[in-house]
Amino acid sequence: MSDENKHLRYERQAEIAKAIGHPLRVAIIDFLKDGEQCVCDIAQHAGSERSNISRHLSVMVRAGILGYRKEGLKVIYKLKTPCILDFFSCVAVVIKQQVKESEKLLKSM
Amino acid sequence: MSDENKHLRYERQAEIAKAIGHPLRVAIIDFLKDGEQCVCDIAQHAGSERSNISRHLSVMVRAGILGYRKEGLKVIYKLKTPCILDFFSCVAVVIKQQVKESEKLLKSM
DNA sequence: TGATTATATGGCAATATACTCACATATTAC
DNA sequence: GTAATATGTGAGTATATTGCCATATAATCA
Repeated sequence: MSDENKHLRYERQAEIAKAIGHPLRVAIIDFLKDGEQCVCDIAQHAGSERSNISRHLSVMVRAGILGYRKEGLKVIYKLKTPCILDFFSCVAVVIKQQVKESEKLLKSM
Repeated sequence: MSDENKHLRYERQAEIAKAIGHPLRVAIIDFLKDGEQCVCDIAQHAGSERSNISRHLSVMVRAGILGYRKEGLKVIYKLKTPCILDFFSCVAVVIKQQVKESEKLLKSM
C-alpha cells in the first residue's frame, strides 16, 4: 500500500474511532445494539437534549457506523455495522488487564 | 448493571476509543502491531516530532492500550491488547459498506 | 566531572468539539 | 390553510486537543 493510501486509511480509521469516542455516543451505540430507535427515544434513554443527540447521531452517520430511515415524523437510527460491538469486548479486555495490574501492585505492597 | 456503573463504563469505553481516534495514533498502533518499538523509531516512521509522538503515546498508555519498558536511554512501547487490531478489521467492514453504497448510487444515475 | 542522546513536559497559539438556546424545516392531523 | 410534533441547524460560549518550541529529566559514555 502506498504511503498516501496508508495516510488516507489512518485518517478514515481515526474518524471512525473518534465517532465512537464520546460517552454519549457509546451509550447510543449500546442502546441501538438491540434494534433501531427514533431520536426521541434515544434522547430519553441517553438523558440529553434532542438537539444534542441529533448532532451526535450525525457524527456517527458521517463516520459510517449508523444508518437511518424516516417514518412519518420520526427518524429511526440503527447500527449499520454491528462489528462495532466487538470493539466493546476488546475494551473489556483492556479493563480486565488493568484490574489485574492493580491487583499485582497491591500484592507487592 | 446500575446506571452509575453503566455511565462509568461508557466513559471508559469512550476514553479508549478516543485514544485511537487520531491519525497519528492509528499509525502508531499499526506500526506496533508487529512488535515493540522505541519512541525514536516510532517518530521516524510516523513522520512527526518526538515531543509530539511522546504525548500521543502517553494518551494511549493512560487509556490502557499501550505499555512500555525502559531500556537504557530508550523507552520501548508495545501494544498491550492486540484485540485493538480487530477494531481495524471492523473499520474495513465500514469502509467496504460505504463503497457498496456509492456503487449502488452510481448505478441508479 | 561534562557532553551526548532519548524522552517527557510546561507554555502557548491555533483549532476542534460539545452544549445550549433559538429558530428552521418537515410531516401529520385537524 | 393552522396547529402540533419530531428533527435538524446556526450562533455563541466554554472547554479540550493538537502541534510546536524551549526546557527539564534521565541514562550513558569519555
